[in-house]
Amino acid sequence: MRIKKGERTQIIEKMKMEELKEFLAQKKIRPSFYRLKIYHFLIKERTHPTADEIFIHFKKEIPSISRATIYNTLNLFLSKKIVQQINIEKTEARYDASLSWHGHFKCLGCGKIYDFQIKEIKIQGLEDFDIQEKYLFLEGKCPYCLKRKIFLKGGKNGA
Amino acid sequence: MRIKKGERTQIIEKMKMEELKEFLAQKKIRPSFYRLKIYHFLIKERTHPTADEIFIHFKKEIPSISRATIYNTLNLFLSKKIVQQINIEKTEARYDASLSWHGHFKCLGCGKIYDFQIKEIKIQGLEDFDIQEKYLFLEGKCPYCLKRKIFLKGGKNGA
DNA sequence: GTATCTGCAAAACATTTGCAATTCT
DNA sequence: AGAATTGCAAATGTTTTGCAGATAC
Repeated sequence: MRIKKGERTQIIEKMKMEELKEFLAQKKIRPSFYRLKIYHFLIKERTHPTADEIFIHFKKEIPSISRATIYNTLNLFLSKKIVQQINIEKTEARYDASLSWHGHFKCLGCGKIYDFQIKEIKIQGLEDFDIQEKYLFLEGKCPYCLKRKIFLKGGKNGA
Repeated sequence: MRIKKGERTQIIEKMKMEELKEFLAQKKIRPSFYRLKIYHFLIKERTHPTADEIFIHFKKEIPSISRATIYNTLNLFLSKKIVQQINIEKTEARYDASLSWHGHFKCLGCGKIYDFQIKEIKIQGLEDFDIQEKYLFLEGKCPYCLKRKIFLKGGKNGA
């Protein structure tokens, strides 16, 4: 299976569990029960969840699951470069299975993370630098919170 | 003292301690001993230090200083919007007294944070959003590390 | 003299690690 | 059996907090 970079996300979304298994194996990740579950969750729900949100999600279904497993799995995915870490919040990391070059917007009203397209970035001063990774994070209010006039008072995260 | 946004940084750099005192007072921050010290350090050394680096720096000079004071002071500065927090590393926050719109580049070889100018950013998909904050973080190798062929193996931070 | 500021130690929180138990091939 | 995966509890590292003592206006 050869996939062009831009299309990877959409293609993965259409995959069934069996296909995910193949995908992980191909990336030299043994497709264990939790790895499949967690990766599937990341590509299906595109909510950029935190490790703890993933833990809570599966805790209901599988009460024996441990946080260490979530972290181990996510770190494995990061090292194999099939997910990216989003450090838009200083408190906890979020995870995104979409690898394409895009930005993240955090709504300070509801806390939701939105993806957006980056058309162009012009910078100056790094002419002799080797740039390997790029992160663009924006914060503000999403249209729903603007309408509903939900404003965050003093806290750190929306909820 | 009225300062145009773009020039603020340069002007602050030329200030002497007495002027800093005025500046803090004007921002409704009582210019205590440590607040002056820490703010002066941030604008003089433009190294984007972590809270702990600031702590270590002053520990030599004033051994009685405590980490809580550093954090209290930095959080006060953040709430009064005279410094910005740089969350380019997931491990610990860095602090920058330059408030102008600019990006941060982290060298994966030596760990140094470089500022750079942002000329233009074109995005799509946030037409109805209210954007309040913008952060652009890049990672890679700085020219010195490229020359010296210092490469980071597995660790998280350069040193 | 009353507010604020500072230092200390403990707490809180996200994440990592060591190790034993389990699972997979 | 042997290797990899998982769960638990403890450890780690950063940041926050409660409170007592010091300092400033």
